[in-house]
Amino acid sequence: MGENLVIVESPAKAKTIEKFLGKDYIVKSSFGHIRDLSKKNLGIDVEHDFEPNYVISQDKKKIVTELKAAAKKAKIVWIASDEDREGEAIAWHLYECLGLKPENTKRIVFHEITKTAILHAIDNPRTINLDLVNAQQARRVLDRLVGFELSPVLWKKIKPSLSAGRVQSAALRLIVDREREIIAFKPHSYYRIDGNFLTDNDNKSIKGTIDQKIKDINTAKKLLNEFNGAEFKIGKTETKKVVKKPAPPFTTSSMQQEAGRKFGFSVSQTMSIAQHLYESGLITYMRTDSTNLSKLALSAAKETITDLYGEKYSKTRQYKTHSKGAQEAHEAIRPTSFANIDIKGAARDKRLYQLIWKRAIASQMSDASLEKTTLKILNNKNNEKFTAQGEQILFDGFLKVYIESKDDENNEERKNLLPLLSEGQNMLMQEIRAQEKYTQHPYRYTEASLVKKMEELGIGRPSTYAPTITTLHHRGYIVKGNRIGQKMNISSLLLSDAKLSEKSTEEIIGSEKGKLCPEDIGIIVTDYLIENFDSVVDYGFTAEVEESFDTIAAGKAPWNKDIKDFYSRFHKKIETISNEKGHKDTSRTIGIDPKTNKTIIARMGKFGPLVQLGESDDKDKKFAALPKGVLIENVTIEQALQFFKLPRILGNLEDLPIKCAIGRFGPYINYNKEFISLPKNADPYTFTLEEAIQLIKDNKEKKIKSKIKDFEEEDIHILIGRYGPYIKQAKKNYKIPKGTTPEELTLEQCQEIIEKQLAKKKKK
DNA sequence: CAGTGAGCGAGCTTCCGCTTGACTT
Repeated sequence: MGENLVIVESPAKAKTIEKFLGKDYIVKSSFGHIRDLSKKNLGIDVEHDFEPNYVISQDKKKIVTELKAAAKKAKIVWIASDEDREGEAIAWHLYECLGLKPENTKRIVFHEITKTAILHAIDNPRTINLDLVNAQQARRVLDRLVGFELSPVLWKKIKPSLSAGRVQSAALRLIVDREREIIAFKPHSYYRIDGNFLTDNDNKSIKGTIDQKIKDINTAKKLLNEFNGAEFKIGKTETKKVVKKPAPPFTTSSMQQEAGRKFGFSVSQTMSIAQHLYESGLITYMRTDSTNLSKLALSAAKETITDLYGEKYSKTRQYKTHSKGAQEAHEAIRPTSFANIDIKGAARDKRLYQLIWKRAIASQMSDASLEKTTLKILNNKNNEKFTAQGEQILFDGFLKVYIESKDDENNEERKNLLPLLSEGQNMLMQEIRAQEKYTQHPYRYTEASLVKKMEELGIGRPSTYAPTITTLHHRGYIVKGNRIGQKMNISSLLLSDAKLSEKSTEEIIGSEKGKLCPEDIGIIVTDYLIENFDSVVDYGFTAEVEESFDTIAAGKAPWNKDIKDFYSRFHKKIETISNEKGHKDTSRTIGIDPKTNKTIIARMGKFGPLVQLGESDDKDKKFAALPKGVLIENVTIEQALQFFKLPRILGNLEDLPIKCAIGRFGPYINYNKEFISLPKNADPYTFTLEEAIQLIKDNKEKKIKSKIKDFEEEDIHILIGRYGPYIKQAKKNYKIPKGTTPEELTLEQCQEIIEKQLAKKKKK
């Protein structure tokens, strides 16, 4: 027993494989990489051919000891890490760390977790591919050099704790570039003309739109006046057959996109749900760039589809992976058993599982065929044509199961079936509308659409998409938030009952929710990197170095040659720039205050972005923090002058002043040493004394209501908050343990609870 | 847990890709 030790990367995989292999095999997992470059200094000896200094990662020491012991007992050790660059490196590190010997070590690979695939792998072992390992070392060393030399420059020149790297800086740049496009975008208005028509004999109704955008209201008026009293009839009708193909089964990236679009999951939410499904044995591995399905999966899908929908709905397909730098070590994401149409568990688990099921099943279903009809409505007064489009499904095919969502939010109209109409048939006009529209700025990225873009550019890997976005958040480079659009005047014309009427309304145009917006510090860092390290933050940098890694992997170049070339130039620049004195200047002059004639600038301050009235040597200079959503880049002088109006003294209550301002948590009033947030949607610039007095009164009542008990002498209070009762001491809150009645707590018990929770915190 | 915007300085921060839990809310 246990003559063979098989090592894989993932414990869930180990469990499955052990079942296939029987009692002569013990299967263990390495939990990914076991060694990494030392964090002391660079972990690389740049003077001596970039010799890496590897150390066993702290959290892997226990596993390495266990694996060592198991390897000692085994006759043959089978290293079955993934078949890609990283997997090969894991194999090599295992070989080195566990002190394995060539005669009893075998390297095996398989792309799908099926018994046949694994047995086939065991029959065809090979040795570790050192060229591939070297390509990984080059990748690792390059990333370390870039990250650990660039970041300290940022600490020195901009702010401590910032970071830069090959992947995160390119991803950040995408977001910043997009924001710039949006800032530069000037919306212009146009008019769209729609009409409702009826057949003159049997009341079939049809809606049509004039193809071209009408450039101004006068042209629109002229047209509508011409339509008044015009005769309408059906023009040419065109029909064509369209074939729709299903999308390939999920990769990490496409799954993140669809779960985001369909359910609003964040990419890390999606990944943690998928991890759970994977560990429960319900789906295949969730970090993959492959759209490939195993033969077993293909025939299982066919069977399920035939069972559920009939044979004509089945069409077996194998998809090619198109994304840059794909390594295809795994299958696409699919259910392990297509017969599991539904699963038990939490609602979000179910939703993601069903999405994966549908997508994988649909990918093996027949094309849908549709008939698209385009119809024109002509008139006798001018050459403008109204177009109506309809769609009819002839055979639904995969559409029975799955329809892919789009990022484009302007998917206003569902195309319906058009009534049967013949050319030349007369139509009655019911009404015609001209509506003012505005051109839209480009969309900000969502987490998922950013991942899509990164994948297209080959930046990052399935295992790092979600963590990279988290890093950008943690550094304060970006926020996921809502942006309110611009208030715009919308005019519209209506022609109905032979009368033309005009209306004007105000609408907010271009609002976005849950999108990735850069923060000032993100813009500053990006600008600084572009200014000084253009080649590293270039979108093509990764593609360029990947080429070099491919050459190494093919055994055509030593792994450190290109690194040496790169580093000599890169490090020189790092040195010169570090020796230059001073910080990066973040200030932007936005104008002159008409009242004082002083300059107003926007810049980065110690506590964040601000506007400043008066030069730095001005003793009476004033500051105001920029509110959320306003950037140094686009703050206007009008906004700045407004910001300087705070704090305002609203007046006095019982001889004490009431102050109104905006703080870290939004607008507030300050009265008698107490801070009270303004109600939602209240405007701190117009908030009145009366409203403030009412707010103070309400707050007092709320406080009395929320109070359960006080131990004044120790400053301990038992209160009711949003999440139920809690204990408060010296501005800190403590949970009350379950099963305790808050009203009955004694001072001693409270102190005990506080001490316990403090001790727990300290431990951490 | 909210108002700030001085200056000095010790000691720390940081990368990307593989993997999971162990955390908190």
